[in-house]
Amino acid sequence: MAKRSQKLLYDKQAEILKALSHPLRIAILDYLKDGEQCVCDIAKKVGSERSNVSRHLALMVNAGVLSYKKQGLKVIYKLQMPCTSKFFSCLQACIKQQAKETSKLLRAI
Amino acid sequence: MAKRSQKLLYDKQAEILKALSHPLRIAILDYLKDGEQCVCDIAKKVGSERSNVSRHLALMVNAGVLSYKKQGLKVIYKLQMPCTSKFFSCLQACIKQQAKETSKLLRAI
DNA sequence: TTACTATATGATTATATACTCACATAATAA
DNA sequence: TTATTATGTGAGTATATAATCATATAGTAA
Repeated sequence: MAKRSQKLLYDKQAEILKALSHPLRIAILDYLKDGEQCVCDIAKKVGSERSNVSRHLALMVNAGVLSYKKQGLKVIYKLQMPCTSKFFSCLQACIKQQAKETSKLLRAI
Repeated sequence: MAKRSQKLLYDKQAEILKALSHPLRIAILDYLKDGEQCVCDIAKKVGSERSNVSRHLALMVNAGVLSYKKQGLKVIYKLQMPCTSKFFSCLQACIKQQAKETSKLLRAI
């Protein structure tokens, strides 16, 4: 691959990962994996101010991770990247393995 | 899962994702997937100051993504999370799909 | 010992991020 | 029309992040 497009790919990957790397946003994504929801319910679920949640949602829409539609007064957000859940399963498997290594280490002390 | 440990899991996931979400760090990980390397060579490869690279490496070690060993004057870094490469393949597949959707949209205009 | 090399770190600066509060906008109902 | 509700956004603040330069540390060789 050309150096230039390699750089662009790194930037794009970083952009998406950045959009995913916040506890609140991960909680939102975890909630949305079971179906689309309005800002109101999302805020209630994750336990944060609506205005704050609204900003996090906008950020993820910008990165292409979420999409939304208006429905009367409400705005409904849903997962846009189809592989999001596979992605998080992979991450969780990594964490599980990390934890195993750590406990193995602890037992060896 | 208990709410408390759920929160901890979100935090841990965010910590790891954050450690991965920078173009330079992604370039480093991409280089290291072919084998361990010293700071010197990593810096040359990714085209950044050694001191800067050193900080990015330390950050990833803290998150458990990398590990290192000393070898004479050099410090050798290598991938610690075995699933890192699978993880990035998944991400790249997502990006590819996003790009396809975009170009489909463009053709429709 | 001194000189050289690889790496790490303190200090500084610039920029980005997250959160809160107040207010603006837009859809709906009375 | 006015009132109510859901959402978004501007302003301000606090904190985090990234990069650079100078300096410190530690291993090696002469």
